[in-house]
Amino acid sequence: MEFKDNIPIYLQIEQYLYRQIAMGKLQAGQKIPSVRKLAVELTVNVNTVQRALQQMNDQGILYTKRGEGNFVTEDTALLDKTKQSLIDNELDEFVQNMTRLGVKKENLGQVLEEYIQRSENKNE
Amino acid sequence: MEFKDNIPIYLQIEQYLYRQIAMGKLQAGQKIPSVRKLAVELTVNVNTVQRALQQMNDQGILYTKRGEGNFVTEDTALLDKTKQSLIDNELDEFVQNMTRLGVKKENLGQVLEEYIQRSENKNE
DNA sequence: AATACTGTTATAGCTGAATAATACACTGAT
DNA sequence: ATCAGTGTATTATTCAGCTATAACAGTATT
Repeated sequence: MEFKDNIPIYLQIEQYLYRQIAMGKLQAGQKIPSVRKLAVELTVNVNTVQRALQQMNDQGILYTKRGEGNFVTEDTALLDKTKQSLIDNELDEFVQNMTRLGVKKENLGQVLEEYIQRSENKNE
Repeated sequence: MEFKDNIPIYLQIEQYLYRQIAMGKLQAGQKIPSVRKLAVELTVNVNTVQRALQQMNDQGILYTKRGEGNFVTEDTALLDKTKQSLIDNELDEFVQNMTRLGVKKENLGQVLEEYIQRSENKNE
């Protein structure tokens, strides 16, 4: 996997796993790949994977069965809440960043629409 | 100034200056604060400021008169292009991130609208 | 010439992120 | 009991980012 420079890899791994969960590719109770498999898949050190998983463990999104593996929580309420937070945070940051670039809230919708129009034209 | 952890400070300084330019608070040809003043303002080391400015220099957004200071380029075409890029990059990332969270392009507009509605209600 | 601004460069030291390598500990199947 | 697959922990090493401090170099004003 390719990682951005300038952002710690373990955070990007977290983000990657969160997205898998948000997309439903990893579901409640499901086992995730072992730390060693992930390390190989992501071409990253085991310790780095471990660090990401520990955090998600602390956050309650994953739980660990020693000797067996890591599993997505079965707390579906927490999962739903987490998914919503991911999206809200994205929206938050977007609005804030655009505001800081001088784009006003009331124009955001139109700017976004125009952008999507443009990007669709490129693909045609 | 407060900086996010996990993103190099010199990049955040760049971002800060780019925003000042995008907002028109720093205009073509205008002198920007000296490295030492910036260092104090931003509570950061001179070398860190220097690093940010060097990059912007390389990118042509600033030019340096040794002994006098740093100035915003007078190439207004470049400035306009830069402003547009900042916004486009923001849009790019937003669409990409939301897609990775399972929100489809065709729903983005509505999701954004709803979010803005929600945030406006909070302020009332 | 002196002073007070500018930008520039260099050194040494600290911290966090990441790696490699190794070992330990637990679980489940053979 | 053994083995293969899990998570966990330790150590040593490298590197990037940042700081503090100091020195050097150019410009403008006095």
